Amino acid sequence: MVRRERKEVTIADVAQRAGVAPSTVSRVLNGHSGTPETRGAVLAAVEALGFSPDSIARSLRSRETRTVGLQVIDIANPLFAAVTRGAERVLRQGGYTLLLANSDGDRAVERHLLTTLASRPVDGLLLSLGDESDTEVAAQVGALRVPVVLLDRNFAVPATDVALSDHRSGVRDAVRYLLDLGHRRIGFLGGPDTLRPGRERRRAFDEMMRERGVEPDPALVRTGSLSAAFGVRETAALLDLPEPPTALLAGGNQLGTGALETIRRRGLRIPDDLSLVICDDIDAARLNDPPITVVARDVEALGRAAAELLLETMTGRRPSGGGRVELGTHLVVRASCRRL
Amino acid sequence: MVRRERKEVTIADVAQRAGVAPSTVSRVLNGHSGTPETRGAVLAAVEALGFSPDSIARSLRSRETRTVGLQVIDIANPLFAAVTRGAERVLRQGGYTLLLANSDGDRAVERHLLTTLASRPVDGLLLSLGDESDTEVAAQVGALRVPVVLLDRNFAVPATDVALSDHRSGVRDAVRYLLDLGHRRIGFLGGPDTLRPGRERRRAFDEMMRERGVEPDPALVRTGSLSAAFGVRETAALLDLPEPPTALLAGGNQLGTGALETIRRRGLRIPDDLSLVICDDIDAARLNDPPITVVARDVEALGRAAAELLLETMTGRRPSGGGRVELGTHLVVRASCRRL
DNA sequence: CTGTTAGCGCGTTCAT
DNA sequence: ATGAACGCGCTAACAG
Repeated sequence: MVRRERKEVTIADVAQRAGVAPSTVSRVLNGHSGTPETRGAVLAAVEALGFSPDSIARSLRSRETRTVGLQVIDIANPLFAAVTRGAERVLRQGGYTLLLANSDGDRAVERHLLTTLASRPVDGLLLSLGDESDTEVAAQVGALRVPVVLLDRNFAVPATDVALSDHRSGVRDAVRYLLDLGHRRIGFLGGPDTLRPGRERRRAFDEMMRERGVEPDPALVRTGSLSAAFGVRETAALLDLPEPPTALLAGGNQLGTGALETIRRRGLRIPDDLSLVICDDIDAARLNDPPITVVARDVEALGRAAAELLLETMTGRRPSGGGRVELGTHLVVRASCRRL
Repeated sequence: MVRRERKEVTIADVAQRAGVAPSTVSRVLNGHSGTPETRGAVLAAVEALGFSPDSIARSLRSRETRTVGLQVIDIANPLFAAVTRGAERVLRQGGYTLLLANSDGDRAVERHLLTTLASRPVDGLLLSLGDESDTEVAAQVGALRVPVVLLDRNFAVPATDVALSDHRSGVRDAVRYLLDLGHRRIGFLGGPDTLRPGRERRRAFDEMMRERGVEPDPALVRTGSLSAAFGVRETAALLDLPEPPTALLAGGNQLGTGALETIRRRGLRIPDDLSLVICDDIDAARLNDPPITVVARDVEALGRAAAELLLETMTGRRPSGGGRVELGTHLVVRASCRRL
């Protein structure tokens, strides 16, 4: 272990140099005190010595760390990367630092994480856990002593705030759009039912199909994972069906890249051989030839909104719990769907 | 501010319940002590009371935070996201938590960041700063009291370790490949000269051209920014030249997406109208139709390597400074370049 | 091996 | 408005 030497310059040194008591230095630095004279002396000493308060010692007394934990399933997923970027910015501007934890969707990691984070190093938490059906994790979240904001999750935990995407409206628009183009055999790729985005998209898909009098064919609905590998495999399976779909809705960006990969590999053309819509506007969709129609949302704004929600409760402007933001999704029509 | 209540259960409570002294509890928990009897009593009390040590208090004494700061220019850039993912994993497995800071390439933010981080909340730092020519930032880095690993940067700071990519070999291969296909007018899009990746790629480009007796046309070399917007604009400018390039090498993934965007917008075909090579293997390149030839590298491994370097010095296995890893880059030939 | 004592550096009482 | 004393929770040093 690195054994670092003692703090080079402490508040006591500043006090001595300024000819005042340590407590006075503390007060000046925290703005509780005012005589211009002593202020000047203290600040001069601070400057001369290059003093900067020890954040650990400060935290021990104040019981605040000015740190917020953010847990995501995979920071390399552009979705989470954008959320992180938005949250980090707002938190930094609010004087907080971000502690990042990547769970890889591993429950054991998430449990360990929550245990660690409960031992005080953070003032608040932004969570987008990997499995809403994990009751143990839910219990841990419920037992946390710090404010929590759930990111697009719907856990059975009462006192948390939530920042959500309104997946349903965008997916409904997408399905309606495909139906209007004459598609009836529409394939659906979705994440696990234990995660809100997957449930909402799936539900919106079923709803809109039925509203138009089209009963979704169970053989065309493939859910269970958000991975690109799942997208690759299930798209291939769908295409191998005796009656393959004429259109495909990928309910997740990695499912979308997986679908694209299979489509490429088989030499199929979009939209002639298959129409495609992807949820979340990623580079690979926008820059595709032809550009892919997507269900877009401002993911970075979601991160910002979540961070703002958390800041409000951490700074006492609002009690924790019950807070809720929901950001819209909308269909961006490009050129990946053909009229039947 | 949130004023959190005092710690619910402390080491003293455990000591009392176990009938031992607080220091004994501490020793048991840190493995310094051993009588099976006392161990059992202490652990039972810990279990019964649900005690978990306060990390802040522990840090104040031990002068370790078990936290590492990672600064990147933009976490939403898939490159940095992958580095982060790799680093986080290794650090977590090593018992460290990651503090993430996004600088947006803003020097003021970076300076502020280094000041904050110097006030002790981290045991080590992983930095990929935005401008190697910023002497003030360099001075700050040099003054840090914790071990530092530079990520693909070459600062004039002696005692730091570095984790680098060998951009040159990959770019040389790419240029040689284009020359072998008969291209002579090769455009080059590059980042700023104040960042190692930009310098190395540019240098490799010039070198290989000259080795083959082709003097690079200054009009075809556009460097200065790594942004997609710069890629969009400069690609357009290159195409508007009286004698436009027959091939384009984009020295950065965002420059590559920018180039793709302009190519799409103008309705040009790859590789018939323009051959293209992109540095870094992103989804948009791999999934493009036709798939784009890239200079690939394992960015996640770079993050892992940097984290391992840092762990070595933080745990005292190696003195800080002089450590260096360099990971390879290689050309992945796909279908975006035509023979002239 | 264990208990006692003494801080780590800061903020916050309580006096003055 | 300022100084003195104390304590946040834990671990290292010193005895025994």
